[in-house]
Amino acid sequence: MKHLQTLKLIDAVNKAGSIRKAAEDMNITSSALNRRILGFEEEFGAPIFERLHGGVRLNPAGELLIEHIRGQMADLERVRSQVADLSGLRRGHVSIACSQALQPYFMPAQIADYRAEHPGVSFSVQVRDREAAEEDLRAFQSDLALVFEPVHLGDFDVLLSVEQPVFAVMAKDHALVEKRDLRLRDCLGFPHVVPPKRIGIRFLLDLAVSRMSQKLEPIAEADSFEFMRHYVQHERAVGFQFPIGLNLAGDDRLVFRPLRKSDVTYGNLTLMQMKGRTLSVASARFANQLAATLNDRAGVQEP
Amino acid sequence: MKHLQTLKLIDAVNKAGSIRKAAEDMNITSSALNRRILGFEEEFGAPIFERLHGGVRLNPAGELLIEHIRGQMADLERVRSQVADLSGLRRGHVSIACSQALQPYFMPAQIADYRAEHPGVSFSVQVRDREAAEEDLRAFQSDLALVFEPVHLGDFDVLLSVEQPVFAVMAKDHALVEKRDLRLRDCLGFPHVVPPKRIGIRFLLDLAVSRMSQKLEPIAEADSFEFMRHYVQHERAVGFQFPIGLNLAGDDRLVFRPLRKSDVTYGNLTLMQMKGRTLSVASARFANQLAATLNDRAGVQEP
DNA sequence: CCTTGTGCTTCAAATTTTGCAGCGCAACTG
DNA sequence: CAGTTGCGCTGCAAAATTTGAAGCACAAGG
Repeated sequence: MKHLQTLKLIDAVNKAGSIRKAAEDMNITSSALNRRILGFEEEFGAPIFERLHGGVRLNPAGELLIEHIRGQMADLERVRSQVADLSGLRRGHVSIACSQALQPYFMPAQIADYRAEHPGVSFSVQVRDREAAEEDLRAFQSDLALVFEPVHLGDFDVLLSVEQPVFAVMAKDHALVEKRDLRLRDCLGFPHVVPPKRIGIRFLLDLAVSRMSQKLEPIAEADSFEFMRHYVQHERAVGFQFPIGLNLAGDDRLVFRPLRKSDVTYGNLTLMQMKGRTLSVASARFANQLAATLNDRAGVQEP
Repeated sequence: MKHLQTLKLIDAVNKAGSIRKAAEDMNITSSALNRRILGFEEEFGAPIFERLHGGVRLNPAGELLIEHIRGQMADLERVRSQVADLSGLRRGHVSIACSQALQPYFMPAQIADYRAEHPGVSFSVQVRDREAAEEDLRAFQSDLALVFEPVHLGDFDVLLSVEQPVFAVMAKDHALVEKRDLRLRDCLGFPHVVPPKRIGIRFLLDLAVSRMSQKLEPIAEADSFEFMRHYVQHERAVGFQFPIGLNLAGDDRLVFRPLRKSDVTYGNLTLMQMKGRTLSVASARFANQLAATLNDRAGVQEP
């Protein structure tokens, strides 16, 4: 809080017992701090520190003042706390519809982060494909939607959109693991598992093969990424997933390899809300957090 | 005081109702003021103004904040006053809201007495009915309030409360002058002048007549006791006033007679301050003086 | 007598704040 | 329905303020 800076500095000087020490504590120069003290004493109308050899000490006026300062800070905290309560930052509920890929790692971590700061806020997380998520927004059944490749962008406010490459998922001992630069064509040469058409990643795959001579010939079409991840360990098959749904840090049975952007267009992970709607404080904040995290990550994840 | 500048500006915006008007009042540009407000809201963590067509208004968070601001400024003043006191300067300012009845005799005498000892202290005296006086205390616009029959006692600290009988006021040659033991019923038989409902004495009169068969049928309802005192010299009417507002020692045109306590309840002249607030040295001393004087007088004035 | 640590000062550089002008918006007004 | 008014807000350059680096005088301790 800026307007309390001088008061905080006075407090620091009081605690440190000398201006130079306090200056170090507060990461400013002693000259700057000294001048702030002098300036304050001037406008206050009386000195508040006794200068003695080896440091300073509060004089009676300073004692009176420091008490005021502490009371003031405490009272401001009280006000902020009350405001936080009444603005619904602390209490509230966030309802979000999001892709399956976000369920294992991303959403749990995000929600835990948020709740660490605001334990009074509760969450509903709905797994929805892109079309269903939009329906949820329209019906006001979810405040937010975070999905890949949304369908009807026009009806919603896009809070953020980041690109995610499509990754091939395979067993650790798969033949393709050796390839540095993985092409879609290579994958399709092996048995592959893909999601149904309503899922964003399938949309991108369909788009990709439509530009190629080859065709998608899945040995299995499955709703569940979980199914896919386990299946590729049984048969030497290939699956597909966005990195946000993968534990890139390390998986002892699976290997993930990004596909070229020129082969398969990057997916757009998009955070949306109903057009023009004003979200609750908790939802808005959570949306901000998501946006910040995704923006930070965007650069890192690009292969 | 520099570190309070932003807070003062917020207060100004609140009072003016628009940023541009407030900017003019405070002699800065609206753009500068606007950015300070925005900056403050950001570091505060929540908006404090609602923006509406034609201006701004405090939102609930802002209301909370403005109360904090006022308390803070008042408290800083107190600290400065205490500091001035311990440095032997004995300067200061006392701001008091009080009933009209105290204006002609009581307050001037009290203030003159105080200033005889402490010539460095200045005064603001606000004429306020009982409700308005309490508003002043709440807004930290007055340090003290001295009024009859306060309304919301719970919100304030009562420093003193003394009873005052209601007196009838009439011309020296009025028929009622002869009566030793004056009843309210007698007065109501004559044309009478009463104050409006927000004034304490009217409250007592209304209470009294509600227990009687007779009714209050004032020929004039007037804000000003001055008006009443002069009017009763023109028509043979009766007015009402507390003794503290009368020159009991002698008036060559008017006569004052107390009404029975059983007819009209005594009024409570009450000295109050904002609950929990620590007053400046000057205000606290002046309050002490008032309390002492009123306590001394209490016995004397009872009829 | 020198070293150490203090508060304080000087002056240019860095940072912040301000004023000006103008934009877009909503509500009046003729 | 065009025109005006008053509002909050913003980009940008100028002005004002604050800062940092260096150094001074002073007092205490070895």
